[in-house]
Amino acid sequence: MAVLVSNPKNNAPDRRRPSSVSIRDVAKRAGVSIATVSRAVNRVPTVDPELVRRVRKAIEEVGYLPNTQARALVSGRSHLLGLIVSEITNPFFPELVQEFENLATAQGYEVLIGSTSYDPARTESLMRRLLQRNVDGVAVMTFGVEEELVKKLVEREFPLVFVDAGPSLPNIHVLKVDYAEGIRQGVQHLAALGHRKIAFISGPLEQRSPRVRRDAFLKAMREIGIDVPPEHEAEGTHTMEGGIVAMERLLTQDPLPTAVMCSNDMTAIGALHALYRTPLKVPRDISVVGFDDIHLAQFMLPPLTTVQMSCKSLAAAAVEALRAGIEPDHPKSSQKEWAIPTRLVVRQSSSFPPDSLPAKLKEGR
Amino acid sequence: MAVLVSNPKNNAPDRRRPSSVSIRDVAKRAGVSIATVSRAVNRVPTVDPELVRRVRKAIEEVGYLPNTQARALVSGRSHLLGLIVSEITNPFFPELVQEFENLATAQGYEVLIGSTSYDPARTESLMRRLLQRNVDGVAVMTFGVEEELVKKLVEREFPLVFVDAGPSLPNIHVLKVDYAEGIRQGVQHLAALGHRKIAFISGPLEQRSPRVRRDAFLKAMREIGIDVPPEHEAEGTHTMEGGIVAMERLLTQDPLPTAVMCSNDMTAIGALHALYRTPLKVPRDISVVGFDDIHLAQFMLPPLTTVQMSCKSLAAAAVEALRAGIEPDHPKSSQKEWAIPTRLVVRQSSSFPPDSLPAKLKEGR
DNA sequence: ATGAAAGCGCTAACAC
DNA sequence: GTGTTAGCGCTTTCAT
Repeated sequence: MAVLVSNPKNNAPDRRRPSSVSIRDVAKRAGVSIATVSRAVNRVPTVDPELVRRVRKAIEEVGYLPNTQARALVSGRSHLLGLIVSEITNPFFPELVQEFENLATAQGYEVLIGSTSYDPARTESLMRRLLQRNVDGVAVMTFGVEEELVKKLVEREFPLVFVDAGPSLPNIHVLKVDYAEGIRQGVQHLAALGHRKIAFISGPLEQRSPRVRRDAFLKAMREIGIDVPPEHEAEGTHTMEGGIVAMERLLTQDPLPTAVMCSNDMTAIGALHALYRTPLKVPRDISVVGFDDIHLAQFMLPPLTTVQMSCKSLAAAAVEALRAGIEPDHPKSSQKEWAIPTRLVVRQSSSFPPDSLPAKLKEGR
Repeated sequence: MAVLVSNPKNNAPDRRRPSSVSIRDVAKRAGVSIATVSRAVNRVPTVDPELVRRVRKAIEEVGYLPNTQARALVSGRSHLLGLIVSEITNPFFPELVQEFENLATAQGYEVLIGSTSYDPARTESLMRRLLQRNVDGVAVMTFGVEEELVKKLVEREFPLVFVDAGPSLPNIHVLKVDYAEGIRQGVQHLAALGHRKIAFISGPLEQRSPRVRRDAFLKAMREIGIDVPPEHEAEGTHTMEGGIVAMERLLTQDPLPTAVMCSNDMTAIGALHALYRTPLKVPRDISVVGFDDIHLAQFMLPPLTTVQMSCKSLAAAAVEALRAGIEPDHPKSSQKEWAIPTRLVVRQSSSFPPDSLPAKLKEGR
């Protein structure tokens, strides 16, 4: 069983990997043409079943694996999907990546992943590399993609999906997260418990998505007739560290808020940590609400009340949107906007404000 | 500026993406042959600088991006690296992925990622797909790869890296994590504080790596003359949930351990959670030590004492090992084993055992 | 139903 | 120093 055949031409070391068996080896072995092998592999129905059998056997014997690159080269489709996230170490993203990958591979795609660390230059180069790899489409779950490049791609009808509308170009697939509804539910939950002094820890406000969340919060507060004083708005970084710092800042305010909504769960977790170091108890003295509902949220102490943004929906919509743009006869090829639902998940980090009537009643029992 | 050229042959819709500009377009525009363009792009030194300039200009004008697939097809190298992890939602892995990706892209490689969820069938199919994609090498950071396949690949000299030695085959690159040293340091740290009743929460013992860690623990205990009673060994799952359950089981034992070492940080975090729900205080009544030193560890309450396994070293060694196997004149192409150091990071989840002499002295002051 | 041959975009001999 | 050409492994006409 000669696995390696030495280079016939000269004795210089062959730099290439011992080229794995090709379609020709199978054809030879099965005593058919390479075209027949190709057809058999691709299940073209008109092939003689007997030949199919022989081909299958030969494939088995020589251990043939079709070369995707060659396939892609001729078919023009790579069955590769690009997935750009901002920061894979932010626990929200692995969950998203996992879902995305599951769905994509189930559809016969492979996923080329890249994280940008919020760096536009990296994002840019990443995009270029993905294009050179001939990805069939890209899901952009971050920001800072140069508008020019996007415009060109859109013109070429290159399938692209953004979250929360990146560049406001027509003809782009957009995953519209329903921040308004989720955050409104959070605010109303707190208000219903009796909170009026509700603070907000935002994400980095130079980014679009954190701004949208902040605005949704302010709007929800206005709806119930509460003005948020500026000292009850703190800017975080969407990390635990940022949450700690922002919470500490809020703790120096007078009056103290009785509840804090956070722009994402990592921030909320940071806030919980900051509070643990004070005499204040959550939720007795102060309530904390997060956003995202990452896996970790339910394991916090106390388990975090948070607004769930469905990872599954996000990933599913992203994959579907890309397929709609890639596959010519996909049913939803004209749909451009995809709604991502959000909903409040009440756990134990939120309760009545201190000294509130219901709380006293409760204690009185 | 005609971006789209309609199909000349018939009026059926062209299924292929409007083929992005190719090397021929550049050649035409620059008035040179495609070979010259290729040479210019690949910085072959013998090209007339003037022509290089013209080619560059043409590339700019037509927006040319070399097609990696075609390149890979002819050069036999895809500049793709496969990275197989078991569970991307386990916080240890994103950190690893991030590092790996950074290093790989810095070297001109792209990363094709896959997570197996510990499912051998998935691992198998993932491996196949990676091979079909012609990845130049694969780093396997999980287990359950069919030995047969691995054997075949090794015979073909396909670059493969395993952690902790997967199949015990010769001629495989292995990342040897120094569990013994790290865990010994952990045990000695606890013993030095006065602990004798040290329990261990392992990972799922049907997997290799958890077994190795458990054995390292038992060995370290034996070294200091302590026998670990079976009721002080609990099997976890390397998840928070598993840590909680295992810790609860340990809490029913008599005598209670005064310290618990955990097979990974997620387990330790679970253990902390279980303890928070009891009157026992960490580290006053019981010490907890983790393993991995994930980012989260330092943010626990109290911050987790843990054995650091350097993510950076792991990723760096993996990339280097693969490159050694891929690139013909890589300096370390003969090195087969790569040592991954570990070291104890003492934080605040470990202290004297309750009622120990030093603790009493301390209180007495 | 099957095979021969063209060609996907590129690199690397080989000529000039 | 530059152009011509033969493939890389595959799919897909086009004959047969």
